[in-house]
Amino acid sequence: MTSADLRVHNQVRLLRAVHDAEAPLTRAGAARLLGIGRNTAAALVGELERAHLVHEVPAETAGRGRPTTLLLPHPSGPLVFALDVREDSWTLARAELGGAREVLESGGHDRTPGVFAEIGAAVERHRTGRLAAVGMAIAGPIRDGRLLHIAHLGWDEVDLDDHLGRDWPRTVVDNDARLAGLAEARRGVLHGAGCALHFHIDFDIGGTLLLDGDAQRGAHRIAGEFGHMPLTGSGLECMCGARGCWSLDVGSNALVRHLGGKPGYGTGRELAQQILRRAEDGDAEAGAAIDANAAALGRGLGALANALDPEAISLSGLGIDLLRLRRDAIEAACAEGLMAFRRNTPPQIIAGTVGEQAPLTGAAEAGWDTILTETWLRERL
Amino acid sequence: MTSADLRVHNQVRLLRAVHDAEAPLTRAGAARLLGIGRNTAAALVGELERAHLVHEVPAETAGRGRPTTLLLPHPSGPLVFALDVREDSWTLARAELGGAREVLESGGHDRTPGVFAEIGAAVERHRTGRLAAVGMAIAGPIRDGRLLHIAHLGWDEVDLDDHLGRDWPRTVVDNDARLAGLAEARRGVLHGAGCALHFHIDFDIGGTLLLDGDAQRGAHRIAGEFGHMPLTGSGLECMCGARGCWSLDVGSNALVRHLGGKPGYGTGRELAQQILRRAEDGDAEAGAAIDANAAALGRGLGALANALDPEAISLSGLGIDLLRLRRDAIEAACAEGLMAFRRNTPPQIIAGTVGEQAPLTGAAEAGWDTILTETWLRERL
DNA sequence: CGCTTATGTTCTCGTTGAGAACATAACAAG
DNA sequence: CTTGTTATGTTCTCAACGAGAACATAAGCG
Repeated sequence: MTSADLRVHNQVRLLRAVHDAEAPLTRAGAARLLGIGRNTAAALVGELERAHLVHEVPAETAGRGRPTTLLLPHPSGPLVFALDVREDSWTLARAELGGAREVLESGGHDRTPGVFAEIGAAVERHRTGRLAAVGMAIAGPIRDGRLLHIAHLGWDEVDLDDHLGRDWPRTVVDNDARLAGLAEARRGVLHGAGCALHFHIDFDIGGTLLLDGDAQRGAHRIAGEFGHMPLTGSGLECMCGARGCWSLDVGSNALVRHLGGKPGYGTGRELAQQILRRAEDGDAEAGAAIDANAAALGRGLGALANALDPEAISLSGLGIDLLRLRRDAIEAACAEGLMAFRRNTPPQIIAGTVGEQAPLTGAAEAGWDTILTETWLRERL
Repeated sequence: MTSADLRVHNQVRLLRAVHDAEAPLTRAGAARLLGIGRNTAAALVGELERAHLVHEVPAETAGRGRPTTLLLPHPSGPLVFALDVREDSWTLARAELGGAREVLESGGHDRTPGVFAEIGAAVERHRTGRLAAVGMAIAGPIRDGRLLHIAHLGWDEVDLDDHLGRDWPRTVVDNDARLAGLAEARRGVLHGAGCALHFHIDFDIGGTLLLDGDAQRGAHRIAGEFGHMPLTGSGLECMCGARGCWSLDVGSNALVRHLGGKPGYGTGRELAQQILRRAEDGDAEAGAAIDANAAALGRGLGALANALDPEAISLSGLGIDLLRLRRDAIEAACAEGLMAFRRNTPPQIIAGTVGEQAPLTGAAEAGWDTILTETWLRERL
């Protein structure tokens, strides 16, 4: 590490602070935050302004003292595109430094990988010189960020390199549940947590381990298939090829199955919503299905807490409904699955706050993560 | 980050390189390794030598070129004490920079926390001014590095602060299985792995997730109780208070139980060894017990691989025997538990190479980790 | 014995962030 | 309206850092 690296290092820290700040940072505030002098901050910011990365505007004066400036994303600075590709639809948004986001376009698709050509055309329509990176969330495991394995779409080992044209911008592709967790860690309820878990419950369960605000990816970037651990003692065979998976007992497929329906992917989601509504209206049969789901959910969470010791566990998707309707049952089942000595300090189980667009938010963050690095900044300056 | 920090930063990198090197590093080699100039290396090393952290001795000349020096631990430099505290015995060793280790003393104990006074006396006997930190491995979960919960010793919530005298040196306490994993990651078969798992199989299973060579501890430093996840569908109640734990089907207790014995802690270990020998001698009943253990082990590993996507999984303790006797069964069960699309690239399952003293080795590493930091070095210089 | 090779040593240089002194723009109090 | 207070911006000096070049040195090789 040389002394030239030092400058870049501090500039990345500064950019990261600007990006992560909840409210726009002032230059003086940033200096305090990073523990650097006002003079140094001026120099660093000046260089970043000249590189069109941040833009200084006079700040509203607040109390005494000489007015300072606000550090805002530069109007002609880099942009990140965020994509959320689901089973039958996709959404394209642009995200500025700092997280401000605007949806650009969205569409449906025919459940073939042909959708990527469509998406590529959309990206191309909105592409400008400002585009620096693309983050893409996809509902399924993606090995090495390239090979899609989405059983229920019949995508066996779809190679993204075959479908993303040669002139695609720099792109990082990741699993949607993982990115939803990343979103909670960066801009949601897991903010500041050193060790946390997030689970997105839809047809089945996907999730991620979050350490110091970063989503763990594993060796082949396919970590997070917590739903495919046999945590609930079910003997059923799972679509994934294994047996007894947790997802067989939690999620909309499990709800449908519990009511004697035939679980599928796509149709199951609306059915599950119906079951939820029936349960809220007091239907006993639907209520029992929800009960079973909640118990299985809690059971699995307890087991995972034993292994990974998170300080908090956040849920999204159907998990939020389950938490609203059956928090006590979930917590009780979780406590039962915890080792006895841990039961007096169980992990908090909390509803995610980022909302429906969590994968999109996470995709944007993942995109920015590829940019807010020393190597990127070094060539940009 | 200031420019003075830069010097310390590079010096820590240098020390770390010296500590981690398999064979003693030469000064020129270290410069190449860190990507710094020979002049800079000379300055850094000179300062470290003056601080009695490394010692330069002329290196054997190897081929052409001006002879260089070897970077060795300084004869009056800091030392780390490593402790391994088991159910009925303890071992104290001293470890030098670079990993060289010498056992100083060991003893039995009466299964009460009184052992810590004994150990403290031993530490005091060997303590010199060179002692910089102590790493301690304990066979059980330790919340916040302080509160011991070891059910089978009847230690419910033993507070180490009550048993480690006021004048104890700076100490880091950690779980033995986790430290065994750390040892494999630093000086064993997991060296260089970005994402790996290690499991120590004894009475039950403990383990750790290793990311970039560091053992993950969780929010309360009690992560790693993988053995207390219900991965095998057992309905039995576990001593830990939960139900269906993996450890009920894997480990020496499980072996004993499979043969109709009454599992206990302590006695079970020898019984398990007997069973192993009988199985090796062709005893069918013992063989079946081993079969069951192997199948349950593999089943759990597959599930965990789905969730955490390790590039390798190493085993120690009884795991090494199981791997020797039933590798195929373990791998087959693991594959069955893997999601189908992952079966063509399963995680490697490998025997640990650090051996019996892995917890001690890991304890030493953990001790050194508290020292090889910028803050420690800053005040040392 | 001279050539090659790898390393140690010395010196200069550009860059970095710290720190102090001063300038400036708001507010507050009389 | 003036003066003092406060927080920040700006400028300049300075010590320290690592890079790089030039040179010195100690080995092996032919």
